[in-house]
Amino acid sequence: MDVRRTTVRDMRRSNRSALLTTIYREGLLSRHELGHRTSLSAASVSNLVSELIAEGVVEEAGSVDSEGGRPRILLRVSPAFRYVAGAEVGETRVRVELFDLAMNVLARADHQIDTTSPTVVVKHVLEGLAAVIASSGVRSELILGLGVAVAGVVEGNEVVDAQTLGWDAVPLRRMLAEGTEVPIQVDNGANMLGQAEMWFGAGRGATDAVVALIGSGVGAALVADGSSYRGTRSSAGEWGHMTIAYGGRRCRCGAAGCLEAYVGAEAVLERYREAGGVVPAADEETAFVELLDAVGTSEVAARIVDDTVGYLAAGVANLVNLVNPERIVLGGWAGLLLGERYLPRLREAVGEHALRQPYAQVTIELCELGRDAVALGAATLPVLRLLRDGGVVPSRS
Amino acid sequence: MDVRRTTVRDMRRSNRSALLTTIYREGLLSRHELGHRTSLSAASVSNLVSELIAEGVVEEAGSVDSEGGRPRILLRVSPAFRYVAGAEVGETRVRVELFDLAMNVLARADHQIDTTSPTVVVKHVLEGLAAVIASSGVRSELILGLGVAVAGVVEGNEVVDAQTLGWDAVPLRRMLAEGTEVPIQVDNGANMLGQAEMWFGAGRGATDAVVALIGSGVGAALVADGSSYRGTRSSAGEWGHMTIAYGGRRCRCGAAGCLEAYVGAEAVLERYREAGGVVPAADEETAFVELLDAVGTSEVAARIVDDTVGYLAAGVANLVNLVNPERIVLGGWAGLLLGERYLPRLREAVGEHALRQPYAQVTIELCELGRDAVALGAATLPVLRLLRDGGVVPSRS
DNA sequence: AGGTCTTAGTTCACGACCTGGAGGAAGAGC
DNA sequence: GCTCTTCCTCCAGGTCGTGAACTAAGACCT
Repeated sequence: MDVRRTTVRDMRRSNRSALLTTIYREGLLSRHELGHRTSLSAASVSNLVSELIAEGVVEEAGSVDSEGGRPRILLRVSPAFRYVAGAEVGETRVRVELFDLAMNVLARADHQIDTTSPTVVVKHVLEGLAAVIASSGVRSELILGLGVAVAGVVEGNEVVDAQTLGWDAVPLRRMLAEGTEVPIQVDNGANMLGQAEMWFGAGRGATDAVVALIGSGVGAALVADGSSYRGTRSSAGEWGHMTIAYGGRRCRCGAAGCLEAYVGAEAVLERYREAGGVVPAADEETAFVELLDAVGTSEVAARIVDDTVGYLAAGVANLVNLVNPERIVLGGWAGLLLGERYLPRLREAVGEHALRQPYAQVTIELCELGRDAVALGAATLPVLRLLRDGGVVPSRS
Repeated sequence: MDVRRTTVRDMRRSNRSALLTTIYREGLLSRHELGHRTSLSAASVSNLVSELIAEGVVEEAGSVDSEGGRPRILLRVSPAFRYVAGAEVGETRVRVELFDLAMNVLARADHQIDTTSPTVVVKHVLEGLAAVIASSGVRSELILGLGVAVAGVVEGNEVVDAQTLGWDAVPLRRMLAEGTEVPIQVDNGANMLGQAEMWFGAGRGATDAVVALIGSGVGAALVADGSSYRGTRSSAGEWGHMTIAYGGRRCRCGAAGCLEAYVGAEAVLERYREAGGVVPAADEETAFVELLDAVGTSEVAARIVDDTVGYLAAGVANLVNLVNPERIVLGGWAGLLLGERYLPRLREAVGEHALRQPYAQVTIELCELGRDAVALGAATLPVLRLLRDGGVVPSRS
């Protein structure tokens, strides 16, 4: 329940934000159309836009003839007004990317790591940031912020608990902030990939959606009413450890019957092995592809994959029933491999588990951006803040 | 993403709303404290409050000595400013209640029904409304609205699909509106009971919560960021048909392994019967109590109840993992019966299924209001609208 | 009784804001 | 060159919240 005052200045900020967000999301628009979209008066649009142009946030970008009248001047967010950086912290790699506001990649720095100790990760993120700044030639004062995506639970933009990295209450934001002037925002990796899909991928235009990610493990990003839902202490979206087979297979989280214990790539391969299938000694991804390729020839492989689609369908149906989204976007490397081959069957199977009504209202799609979009998603964090603040950049002094 | 303009008048409405909501929820407050709570300036509070008092929405209610200064005048929402009605449409009963704004019951009308045909239900709701108006002596122009709770999926405050009532796309709001001048709002029964618990029961003060209801069937009301979450087409919260035992018991929804097929009272009794237990031929509720009472003496009963708590724990844990609420409120008649006896064990079992982090952040409580609170919850709909509109009552002409 | 202190609430000038309407700018068509 | 259409800007007018000064009302002390 919103119990906060509104002052006459909040009003302007809110209108600047509405204007800027509309320009950012819809691309080239004239002042006239903006008035329509935001239901602001033409006078206010003009007033606000000239302010935004004077500050350099927005720029004019050509004009379009209108049938027999003064041509409309198109507006867009100035791509080079500021820049944003995104980092992806994985188990084996730290990647940092620099974008302009149109989300064009200006520079990229990858670094393989063999230890995930927080201080080492921090060092590589900071080095990566310095590297992309150097190679792009962007002045660091022009960088709005660095969004960092970590595979773990992030509480209050700050403390990270990550089992896979072996992190427990790591104050990542603070540690990074000590090494740079660039403002840091930290968030969960699955959420960031979800964010990228929502803005630039298969989630575009949806306001209630779930991005379901299946890799070695299983996670999900929830989007409610157009913005990411995180729960009380931002650990919402733990889809992977939902019980779907009571008393079933033991999961690495300690519980039994978790979704992840059936459809996570690691678990699928284990089930295949237990059923007598031969899992090649290659890395997980190659092995998973071989399993899928073996479906035509091996009965065991066929059964395992079939079951996997079934379990996955139950897990997806649980999302459909509980959160009634308009769209479910399936991704993660294993999710994509499965989806490419079995999406129609999955859709059908979801229908068998979900209730008629919510099922009829949902569409199930595949991710469009691939897994390299994590840093892109992380970089949307500072952009989101800019849009929310109506293009006002906090001074950094 | 909020892309709407703000005008100088929205500002006033928004501040009136903040003020009114604070007074309503926190009870007796002075102007001074209100300024603090809403972070509005003393001048604005004074200004807005005198307006609200002049309109009759708010009234002064005595004063309190402050140590050595002018005594503070306490304010409250005027209980008799307007009135609200709530209706509960069940399978066997239609109940209508009339409340003042302090939610004191002024009148009640119950009517047993033996058919659930929409026209009959509409007739009884309208008759009930007329009856409570007549017996309370409240002028009908002073009734802000009638909230109607139905056991079914309500889309856009209008069309109801309800399996248990045999309704398919019934335009309930419109049908009711044709018979009365009182504005009608329709919503799902589980949501309304949840709403009542959130405002006046075990959910008070929580902003992210789930009210889990177990009766003959199973449902849940989701509350995110302080307001009820409904999904794209308002059928969110279908917790009962979440798959928790893949390939398990057939559910009446047609799918297999639904939570409801294990912990719904009907299903529990069925499982008891199948296990060789003797279910008395009494009504479901009596039978359920007898089953619980038999736990001490019958091994079969003990096993069934034990399993039920286990399945329920898995279902609750799924909520904990997925939505990361700060509170889970367990209710429904069967939920309460189970909870009264096994709440500690349930809490423990949830811990075995849920992830450590979200589990540590949630508290699991029992409903405080009992099942008669459905009409009360429904009556909060018009109150909510009043608070949202800052005490401005739409003219009805 | 009277003065002083403390806290609560009110009044008013001010600056910030959006809006409607008038007016200017820029092109098309004749 | 005139008119028409469309886009954009400027200005007067009205609304709003705020801070500072002010009034109200009681307690406490002498």
